[in-house]
Amino acid sequence: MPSPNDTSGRRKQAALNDEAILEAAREVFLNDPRSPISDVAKHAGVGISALYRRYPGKEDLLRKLCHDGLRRYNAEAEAALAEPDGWTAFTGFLGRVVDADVHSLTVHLAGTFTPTPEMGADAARSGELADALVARAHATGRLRADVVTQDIGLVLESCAAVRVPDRARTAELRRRVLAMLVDSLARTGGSDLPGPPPAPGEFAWRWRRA
Amino acid sequence: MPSPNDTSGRRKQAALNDEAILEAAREVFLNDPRSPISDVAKHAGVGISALYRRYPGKEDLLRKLCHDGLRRYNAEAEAALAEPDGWTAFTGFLGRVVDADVHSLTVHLAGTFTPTPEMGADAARSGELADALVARAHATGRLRADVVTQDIGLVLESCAAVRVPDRARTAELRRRVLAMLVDSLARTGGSDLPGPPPAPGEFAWRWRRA
DNA sequence: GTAGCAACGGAACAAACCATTCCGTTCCGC
DNA sequence: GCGGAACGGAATGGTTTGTTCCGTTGCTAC
Repeated sequence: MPSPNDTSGRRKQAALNDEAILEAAREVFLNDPRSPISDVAKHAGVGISALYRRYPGKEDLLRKLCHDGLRRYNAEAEAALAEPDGWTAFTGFLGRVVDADVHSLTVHLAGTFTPTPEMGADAARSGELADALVARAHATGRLRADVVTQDIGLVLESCAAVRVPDRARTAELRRRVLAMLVDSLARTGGSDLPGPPPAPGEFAWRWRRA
Repeated sequence: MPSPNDTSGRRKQAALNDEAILEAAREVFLNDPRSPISDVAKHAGVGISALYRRYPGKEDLLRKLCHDGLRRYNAEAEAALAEPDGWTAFTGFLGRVVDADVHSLTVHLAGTFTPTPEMGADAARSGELADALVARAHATGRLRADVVTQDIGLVLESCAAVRVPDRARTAELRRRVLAMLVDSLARTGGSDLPGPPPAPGEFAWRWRRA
């Protein structure tokens, strides 16, 4: 009589599938949120019913993916705020978020489902955390004066746009772009950045249902 | 007996529609290349038949849009090469290409149609022109040493990723990102950019038929 | 050892979507 | 005025895709 927390056999297999499905869903839906759900199943190497056993419908899967991304973002931000140096916290945060492709998860998928109130709360918290991160970076004096919190969105968006078929290579190229951007954010002496800076809520339109 | 080059009446209206349709197609397909063709008609304020009178099918419209973008890119590059100063040529080129949203046109649409041989030739020419632009920028000594031609693709991709509902505002925000990136490209003293630089042809996969 | 059921694969179904065609209408050009 | 270029938009037919259904498998519990 194996325990409920099996480490092999049928239960174990099911647990593996849980992860395989989420992994496949990330892969497929980040590439194109409008992909058929059958592609996810194929990618995960399971049948369609394995998917429907876990999620009531496509939208629920999308929503979970996105919400997970949002939570990850907040977790990274909180971890970064624990860092003593404000500049390291700021740049480290950006790097980890870019590596985890969290921005695609939250932004690319937005609008493909109706959000829950809880997601709204988490999104609001994201804003606060980002504000804190930027404020602390400014306090170190190493962050360009005319950079605002919303510039983070601009930076992450730019990095997430880089994409090649190979995942590891994508990460490398994104790091290259991020390095350029951070390099520029660190210039405290140069000329001002052009245009009105991005305003709070200026990217919120994405969350409107498609 | 009005001349063939009418400036009013039916002919004129048709000519206006020509432009309205192209304009609408850019707007709609850049937002999502998989949009139904009826959306383009709606955006242009014409019926569907006005579209099919001009293009044999959806793919032809997509192809024209993309090819026009490619030609515009080459035209801008050639114009820039006429500029005496290599650095101004380089940065001016980037700015104009970003403003015209040419990168989305060529890259975002790639893979939605089967390319013509002529497009292949134009694409090859793009590569040569970009090489020349980068070489001249390097010659001025103002371009960071470890920047390669393909970094242009990275930069344009990053800028094109920025998007808000309002077109003029989108342009402003893209300019802001471009300013950051160019700012970094101009740093001749700092630390090296990470990772192997993008290789020639590394972005060619996009052109594979979807 | 074996009955029972959790988990599954994938065919089947119905609804939605969409490129393209078709036809009746309008009104400019001659 | 008449012929036809240009058009609006409904109709069509094929494809795509979310979801359901059913038969099978092989652990699990006793």
